[in-house]
Amino acid sequence: MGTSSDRSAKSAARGRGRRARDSLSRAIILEAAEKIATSEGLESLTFQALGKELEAHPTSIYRHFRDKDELVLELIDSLRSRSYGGTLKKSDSWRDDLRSSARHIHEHYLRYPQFAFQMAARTTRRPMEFSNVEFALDALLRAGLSPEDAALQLRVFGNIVRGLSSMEASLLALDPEIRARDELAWEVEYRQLSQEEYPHISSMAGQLAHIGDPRIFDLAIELYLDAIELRASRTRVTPAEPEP
Amino acid sequence: MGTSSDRSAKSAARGRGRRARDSLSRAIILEAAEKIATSEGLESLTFQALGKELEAHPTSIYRHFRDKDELVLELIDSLRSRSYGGTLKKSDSWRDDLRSSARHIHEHYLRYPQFAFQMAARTTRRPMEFSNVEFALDALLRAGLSPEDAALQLRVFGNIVRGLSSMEASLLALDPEIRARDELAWEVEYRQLSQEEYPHISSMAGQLAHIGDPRIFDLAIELYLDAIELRASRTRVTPAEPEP
DNA sequence: AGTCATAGTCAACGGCGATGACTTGTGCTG
DNA sequence: CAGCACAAGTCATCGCCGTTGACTATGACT
Repeated sequence: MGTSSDRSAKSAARGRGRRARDSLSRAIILEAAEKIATSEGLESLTFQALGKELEAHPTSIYRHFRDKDELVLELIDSLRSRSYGGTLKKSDSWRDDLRSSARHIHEHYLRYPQFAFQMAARTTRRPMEFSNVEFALDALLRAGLSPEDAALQLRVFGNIVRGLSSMEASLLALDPEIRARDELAWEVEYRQLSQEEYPHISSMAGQLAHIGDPRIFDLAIELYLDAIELRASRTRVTPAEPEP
Repeated sequence: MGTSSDRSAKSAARGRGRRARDSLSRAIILEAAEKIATSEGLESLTFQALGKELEAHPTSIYRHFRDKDELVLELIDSLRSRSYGGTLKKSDSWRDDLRSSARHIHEHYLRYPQFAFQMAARTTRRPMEFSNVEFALDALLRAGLSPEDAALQLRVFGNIVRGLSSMEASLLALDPEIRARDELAWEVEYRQLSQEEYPHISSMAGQLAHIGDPRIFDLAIELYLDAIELRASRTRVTPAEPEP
């Protein structure tokens, strides 16, 4: 086998020899990482894939990131700050405001389904998060809730939005083959259940919405807004009356 | 190196030679898997760990499960069926039924936070799931929804319950140190924001509930039930009128 | 021109899920 | 009751992953 030509052969296969000395940086690596993660999926974001994308040796990345976890966290943060660029503008309808706030978050989660799970649970305490909280709080107060109620409903609202979004996103992030198998189960196996044991399922099998049905999120938000309106109107007459 | 003693040496290290012929089964493997997953975490559930726990060769498991995915799905379902027992009994109040169904699921997710993520997204198509669906569907119909509405609301309800539960669970599953830091942020950093930029936050900082506040889930469910009741009462007069 | 920290490279390690060839035991059949 | 077939357990091995430590070229600064 070639001895002196080894290097040039490998270089040719990769385009050029070793990369220029300061041609890598966190920013450049993150850019390549985003490209891979959004097109091939987060599970395809490996050091090998990064190396190929960058035309660099896979382990070069360790000169810029301690480990893969650090890389992924930083990637998430960079995606978020880019996605939340434009800020929310207050309208004269608290319903519209809460709804658009919810859709904003939902949209972001669905844009990067691979990361939804991490995004939902972590507090980032950055300006973007602060202003989102302030915005929603203001809308809840305008809805007619007392400050105490609003403080609690802020969490309810946020958890519903993030929970629904991350769940929907995690469906999108599933391996397509697995997802196809699961979806088929709903459509086929559910129709074959016995009428005696599962009368409702078997009579309505054809109408059951798919778990990832896009109507679900919007509908859930409308229901929530309805409920808030109802609570607020009740509170104006008598104090809150939580269920047992 | 030993030639004829190789086997006995390895046997000694593992206790005994090869396992008796029918000493493995799906049930036995699942039992070991649950033990590992609940004590060491889901990421520690590997074939090697299973092999050590069972005192069997790691690949023996492939005789009983096609691949790891099948094993995990079955594990999730076995946990679920144990957790849900036979406890769902229909009452004369659809609200009570939906609420107890929601709390069942919520409780289950919090009991096994490691699995919450997988549980929320995956369909396991096993008997326990079927009966849950049938139960909820029945309650929604009794609430007064039309079959079409009920078919859709089944998903809304399920997604809200699972989304909220898995988000709460994923908080529990977070690295304790990270969680402590995030919680501290709400209690400290949020109080120090400027009054001009974030008037509501700074005036209500003391009352803001914690993201993991246990009241949130119950409150969200009550709001949902209120909203369903409202929809049902409207529908009885005029057909459904979804928001734009 | 010489030096030296450092960015990029490389081979190797251990752990992972998975495969296919093998061995061993059990029970069935002639 | 011999021996055969087949299923259950085992093993070597594959390819991929993240990570490490030794190396080597680079290029900025004396």
